[in-house]
Amino acid sequence: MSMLVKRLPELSKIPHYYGYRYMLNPAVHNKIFDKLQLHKTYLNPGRLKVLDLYPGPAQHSVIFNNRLKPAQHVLMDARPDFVKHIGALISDEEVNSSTIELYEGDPYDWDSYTSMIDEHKVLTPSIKGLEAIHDEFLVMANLSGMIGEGLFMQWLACIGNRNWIQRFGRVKLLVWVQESTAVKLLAKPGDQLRSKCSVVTDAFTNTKLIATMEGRSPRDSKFNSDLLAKHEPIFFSAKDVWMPSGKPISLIEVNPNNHHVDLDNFDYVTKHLLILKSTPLSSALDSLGHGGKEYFRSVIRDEKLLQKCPKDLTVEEFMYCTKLFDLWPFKPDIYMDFIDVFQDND
Amino acid sequence: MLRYSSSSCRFAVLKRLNRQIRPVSHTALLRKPLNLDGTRTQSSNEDIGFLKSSAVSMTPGFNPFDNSDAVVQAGESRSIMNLWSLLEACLHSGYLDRAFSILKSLYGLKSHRNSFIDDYNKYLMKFAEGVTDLKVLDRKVFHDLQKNFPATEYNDKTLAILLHNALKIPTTNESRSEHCQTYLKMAVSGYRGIMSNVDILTVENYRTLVHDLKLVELSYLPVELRTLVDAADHTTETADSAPITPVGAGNMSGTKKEDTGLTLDRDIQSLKKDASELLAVDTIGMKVVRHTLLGITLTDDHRKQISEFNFNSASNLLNFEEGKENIDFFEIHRLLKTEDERAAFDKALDTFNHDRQHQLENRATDAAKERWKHDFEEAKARGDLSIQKKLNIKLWEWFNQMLPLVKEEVKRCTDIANKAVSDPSLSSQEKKQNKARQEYGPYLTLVDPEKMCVITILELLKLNSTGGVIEGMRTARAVISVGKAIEMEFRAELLLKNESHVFKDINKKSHEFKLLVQRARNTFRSMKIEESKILWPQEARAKIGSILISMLIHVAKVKVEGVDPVTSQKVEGEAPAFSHGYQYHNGSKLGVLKIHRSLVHQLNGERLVAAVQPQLLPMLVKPRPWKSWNSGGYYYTQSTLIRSKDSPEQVAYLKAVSDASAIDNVYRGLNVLGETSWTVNRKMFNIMSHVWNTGKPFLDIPGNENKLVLTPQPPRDADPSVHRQWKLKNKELANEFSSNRSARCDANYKLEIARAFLGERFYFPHNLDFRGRAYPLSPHFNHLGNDMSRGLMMFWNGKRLGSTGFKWLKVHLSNLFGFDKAPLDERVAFAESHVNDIKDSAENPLDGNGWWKKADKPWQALATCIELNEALKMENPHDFISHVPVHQDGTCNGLQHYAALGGDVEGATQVNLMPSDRPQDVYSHVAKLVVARLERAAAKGDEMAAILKDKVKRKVVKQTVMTNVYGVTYIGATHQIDKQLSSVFDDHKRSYEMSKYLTKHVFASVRELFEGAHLIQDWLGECAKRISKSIRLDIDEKAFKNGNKPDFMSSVIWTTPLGLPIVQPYRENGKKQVATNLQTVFISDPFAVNPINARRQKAGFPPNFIHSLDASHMLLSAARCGDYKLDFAAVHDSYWTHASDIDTMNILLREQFIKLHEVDLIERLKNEFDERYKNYLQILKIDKKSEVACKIVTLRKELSQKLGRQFTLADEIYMEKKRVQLLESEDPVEKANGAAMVTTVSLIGEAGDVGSLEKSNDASCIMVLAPLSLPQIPPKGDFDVRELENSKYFFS
DNA sequence: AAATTATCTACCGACAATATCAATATATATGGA
DNA sequence: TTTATATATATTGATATAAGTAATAGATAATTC
Repeated sequence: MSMLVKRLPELSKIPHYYGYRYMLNPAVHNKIFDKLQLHKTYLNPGRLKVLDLYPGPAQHSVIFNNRLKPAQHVLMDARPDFVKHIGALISDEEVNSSTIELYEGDPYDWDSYTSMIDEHKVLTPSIKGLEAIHDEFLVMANLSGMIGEGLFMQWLACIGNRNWIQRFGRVKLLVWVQESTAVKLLAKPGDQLRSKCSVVTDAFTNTKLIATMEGRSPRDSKFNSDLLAKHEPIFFSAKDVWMPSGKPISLIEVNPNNHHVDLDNFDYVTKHLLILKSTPLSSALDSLGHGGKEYFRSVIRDEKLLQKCPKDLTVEEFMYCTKLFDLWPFKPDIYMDFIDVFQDND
Repeated sequence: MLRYSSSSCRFAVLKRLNRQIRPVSHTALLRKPLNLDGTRTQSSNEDIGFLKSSAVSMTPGFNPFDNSDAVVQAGESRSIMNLWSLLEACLHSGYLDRAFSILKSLYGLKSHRNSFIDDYNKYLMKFAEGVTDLKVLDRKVFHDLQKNFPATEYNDKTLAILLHNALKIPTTNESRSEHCQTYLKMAVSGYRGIMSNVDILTVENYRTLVHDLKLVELSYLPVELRTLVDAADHTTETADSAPITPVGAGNMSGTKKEDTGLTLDRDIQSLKKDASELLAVDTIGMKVVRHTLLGITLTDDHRKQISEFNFNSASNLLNFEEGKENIDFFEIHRLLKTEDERAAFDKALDTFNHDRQHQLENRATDAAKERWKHDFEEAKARGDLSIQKKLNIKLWEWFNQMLPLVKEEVKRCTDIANKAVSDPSLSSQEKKQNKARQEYGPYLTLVDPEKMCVITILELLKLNSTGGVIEGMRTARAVISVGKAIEMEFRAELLLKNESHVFKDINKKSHEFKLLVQRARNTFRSMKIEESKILWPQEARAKIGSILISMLIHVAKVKVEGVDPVTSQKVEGEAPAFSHGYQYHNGSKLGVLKIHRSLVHQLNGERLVAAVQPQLLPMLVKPRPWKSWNSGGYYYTQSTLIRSKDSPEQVAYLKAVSDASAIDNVYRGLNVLGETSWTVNRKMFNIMSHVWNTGKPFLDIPGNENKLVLTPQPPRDADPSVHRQWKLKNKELANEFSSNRSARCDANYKLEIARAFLGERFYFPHNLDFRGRAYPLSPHFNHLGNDMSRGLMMFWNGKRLGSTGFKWLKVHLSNLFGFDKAPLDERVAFAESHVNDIKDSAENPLDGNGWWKKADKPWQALATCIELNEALKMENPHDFISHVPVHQDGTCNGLQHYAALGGDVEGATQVNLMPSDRPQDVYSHVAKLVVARLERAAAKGDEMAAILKDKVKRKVVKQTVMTNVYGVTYIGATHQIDKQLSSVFDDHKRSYEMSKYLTKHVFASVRELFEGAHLIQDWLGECAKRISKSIRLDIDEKAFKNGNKPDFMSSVIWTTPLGLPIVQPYRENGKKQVATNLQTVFISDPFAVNPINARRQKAGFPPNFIHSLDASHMLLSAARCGDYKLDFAAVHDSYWTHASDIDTMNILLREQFIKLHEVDLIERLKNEFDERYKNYLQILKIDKKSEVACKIVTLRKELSQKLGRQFTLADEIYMEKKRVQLLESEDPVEKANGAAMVTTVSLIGEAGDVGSLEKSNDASCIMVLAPLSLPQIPPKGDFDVRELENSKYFFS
């Protein structure tokens, strides 16, 4: 493992790559691994398959591989410099793992997964039911780059839809994201940053903050203090992170749950209500469609609920609104809810 | 502009500009032998506007923002406008106290002091209305001017106001006379000065002063009024008609004779009013417009006039076909036999149309309301109040429900404005609301609530499905549109009021006198309307717009159907017709106002193309001639000469040169364009309307698609890429649907407007874009429109073809077919070879073999076929009276100007500046050059070249060559070429590779061909870049807020040959959020002065400069054609006139092009820049180790020590400013001090050749300030522009 | 002071993000002299 | 009555929003460490 550190100066030659940052302290990785208690989920490592997306320097891959001893561990990356680096890394005898392999493909591209899984059958996860977290498949990813947030949001939608790799079951995700993204995702009702994605996260997953970067002055984290108390994340230093410059990052653990959500209506209702996140429902509901205010006022008996603001609502309350919305005879066409971009041809 | 010395005068500037800088080279001497003889020199020295105008805009005293202190002005010009509009609003709403306090604020703005008296006068006028005692008024004025505003002096208008009130307020005759005498004695510039205020004094006032009190001689009155005042006196005394010469005889003297022929009495056949004729052909859409347009013909007064004419002159020709359409004036006119008859007819039509125009611009909203009411009452009478109500009935109901709300709100606003003290018992929310009311209240109380309701409803319907919203509109657009419409209405009423004022208290005695007044009104309309320069702030517009809209949302309901998801039963209910919400686009929120689907369907079904802006239709009378920067065009709808994109800077320049009457040539040209009379080509209209009614797609008319059907959603667990495809597909469908819808809508507008103008004579008022190109003011239907619009219209006047006209008509047809690259006789031959096709097309346009549809411009081709066919049917085709405009287009006009500027001989040849037997086709030529290059490269073994060399056709390079003039970038051109090549290569990647490669060669070829032109293009770009990165000495400190680099504020400004000052408006957009009732909207404040957008300044300047030249050429040609009484129209670089006049026009336009380019425009531009931007600074990077650099570093250190802090760039600039001020001082001591001063800039100046020190890449640089210097003008080629006099194909 | 990241990509006519909250600026009130 | 401080309110600024980067890639300006 020491050679990994040796490799660092070499890595610094790789040009900045759209904001990606990687934790490169083995000790921290080990601490993280301990905290995750993965063996409780993956009782039979011999059947475990791991998909490692945007592994970059792949230090964590090696560590996790050594400790988890999965049956198969596929690293997917397409960035030439990292591909080269990983190629060298896995052939290095010091790494000493026969289970790590590289699949050259862009994790951003949906086709990369279909071709890897369905076409080339490089990785073939088993299909599991929805009653528990998938116990033979783990996905790790580093989405700390600037496209990362967008991609994660799409993955979240995939959890809802149960497509992409979530079609194999409730597959656990370990994802490095920018701190700001983690803050958004983990915002609770009443938080300033409570937004659609945090509602969705609540609805579809059980997500935990595993590790996060220390602020310049200790404990000035953007995270809510209750949240920190609850999740007790590992704090690490910015010095352990490469690239040295960039935005702070956090590691989250995403455990998809067995949800039963009316997806499209839920999406529409949350999206629209959270635009007026500090406006009482009694007014905010009017923005759902023609006559929204009148309808919802007639069906919501709970005056206290009507006085609440969208940002204070729990997932259950959003679900309740969704249900009412669905029952609304004059509800608007939710599939026409987009702007037709102005573009002239020729 | 800095005001360094008070003594500098325009003269000096003028001299500087006029000096010959570029030495006349030997070649130039050879090229222009005529320069040596007097005649030529004279012609090139003749100023067509530039010299005078540029001198005005560069006089040191002139500042685009009307004051000397640039730091204050940016803030003040904005607050002045806000205060003005608020003052105006308060005055009209009668909030005098508040108005007075605004007045005080205005007085507080020093920069505004000079024109403050005008504001005071406005206030005084209103104040006086409520005064019943002259003494009170006197005291008030005295007190105000002495105590409240001591720095202000009254002017003649103040006196006119006092005079007017002295005559109005009841008092004894002695006292009245005494007062009047006092005021008259106080005159600032004589009695005439006072008397010229026709917006204050009324005809009756004048009459009293002249005839009763005998204080003023008739000759002191404005000339237009004398007859009328005299007549007023006669009629009051005798009540009998004395023979009266018409007022405004100046422009009507030629037709006086007919006047007497048309005596105004007797035998007035009162024609039956028949409303149904208007509806007969009506598809319910456009009723509002149609009613507005056609309804006015119904008044008996109008019919009377027509019938009088009919009765006296041509009774057998006038034929009202009952129950059909409006009177076909065109047909009547066409069939008239003599010129005299025509003139008489024209005159009658003119009088009639003046009235209609007046109605058109003023009564639009009323007309709409009447329509709704009518439909409602009709339905009620029938007992038909079914659930699916007709649209108009709904609208009428909404209107009626909305009205009380609006009235209530207006009342609240008035209460608050009057009370001023807020009740402490109110809740905080109410307090907030009242506060808001204080802000928008004054604006909301200006226009009749009824009108506001109608406007709101119409605007919202009009905006249906705009802005990319599927069933609705963007809120921001909606609130501003409503606000703007209210403002427009207010302004129209204001203009109307002003106009009527002078005639206000006349006792209308006789018919003759009424007519006289009528005539006087008409002359007055074009004479003396003082346009307001006040604009409401966007914020105010948005606010009142949102208030009104939210009230409409509140009341407007529609019946809706839905399905209960539980019971699956059909449910009926009522829902708001409009709903406010949001949609996301790329993560940004967008406020939308949705229209309920049932209403959208109804709108589609009824094909209501709600209210075309009735104020902005083509005009029935000649537009008001342009006289100043904001006076011209429509009569009651304010329009400005230039559509400045919210750029107060250009307006300021424009005002200055306009006031100095330096741009009269621009006005002349524009007025010629406006005077061209048009009519709808009825045959074409009938064909198109037939096609339209089938609802099927035809040529560029899209078919009628009912509703948007989206594809069904894929299964939940389908791959994300499938979901993505689905979304994409839906967006595409929606896009297609809405672009189809808007295209159909657009065509509908065109047809409906054309229908309304069938048989009418109409005109297009024009104004200019910021570069001086002319555009018709009326949207939708104008000659700049697509082929369809163009095919729909033709000249009102017909002219006999003659032999050349016949020839040109054939050429025109050939051109429309795209067969325009052959010599003229071949084009004639082309037309002649298709005689049978022409006949078939003309006679069976839809059922025949449709030859015309194959044309490039099928509709116009068809119109031409019809004319040609008619002509051919005649015994002598030359006798045919032709109406179709024939076009002469410049071949690549931009390149023509470039070639003339750059003097490229080869380039000039290729764009037909050189005489030639055949027209040259520059695109083919470039293609040839490219192929040659490729062949050479292929010979050297370049594979790509070998593959490409036989694939390069004219079409491949055309777009790129064309857009090259507009500064297309390498990457942009690659895309264009890729579009062409993508059909050749199946692999995208490969085709892109090839395109990249080919683009390089195309660029190189174009550059080779137009070398001089490109050097100029580069030079222009470089100048623009440096200017937009230059620093004014009096730069705002705030510009330094982000670091040591200031925000750059100077835009590129130049003066066109005609004297029009152009200011490139490209600045960073300074939009801000503004809170309204519904949501906040994100809008730009037009008075904010934002930093320059250097990139756009640079990229835009070369094309803009060229466009300003072609605009000048067009306006000059227009004016010339006007001199020759040609009907002239133009689409930038395509000039139109009658077939028979083409030869004349061709001579004139060549003459004007030569005249334009005889002066070395580039050199003159450089002089202008040098002058305008002298003392501006630029930031340079120079070698650290150079001598100057060392000196500067030392100086900086010194100064830094003295100051005890970092010596900043701002300090350096300030210091240099001081130095320049001292240097330009009158005082010799100061001057010497200035000369002795050493600044970082002066050090650079001493160093001389700065260019050699410039270093950009190296680390061993320091940043220094240097005087702005522009690059040297590139050398010019040998082409002599006068060659084109004989170039047949220059325009063809 | 170098390197990463964002923007724009042919001109004009032309047509537009918004809600919320923290932080600052300004106005008003209060208090003390 | 006048000036200084505290509080209230207005204005300004920052940030999040949604969720394929439209099919394409290079130059240049802006920003950041």
